[in-house]
Amino acid sequence: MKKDNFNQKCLNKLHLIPKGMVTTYFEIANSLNSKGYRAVGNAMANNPHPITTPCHRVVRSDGTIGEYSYSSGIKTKIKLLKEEGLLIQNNKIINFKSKLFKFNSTS
DNA sequence: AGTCGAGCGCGCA
DNA sequence: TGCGCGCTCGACT
Repeated sequence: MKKDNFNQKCLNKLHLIPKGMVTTYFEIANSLNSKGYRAVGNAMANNPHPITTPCHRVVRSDGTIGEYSYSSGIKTKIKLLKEEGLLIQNNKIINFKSKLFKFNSTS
């Protein structure tokens, strides 16, 4: 299905994120040359492989965790991010800006 | 500074 | 066929 292009691209981008780093839906959507920020989040929610797809490394533009539908919810997402070396407090990433990973979009 | 609405792309009813 | 969603930004108040 070619319609998976967007969806697949979003997931593919996640694989580019190194461990200990995070990105935002905005960066992904922007990297895809699209304005479907919501579509990106939706792609994560409907990702075909939530395990192979580090969707937990994707957070909101404010550094907040946002939501998570995979395991126990945000709890697991935070835990995973913490395990990756990120500082999270009150469901929000502390050094988010320092760990924010950006894609090579015509830098 | 805070609140509201619009916009994207796919999935499901 | 139509609406909602793991969102974001811009504009108005």
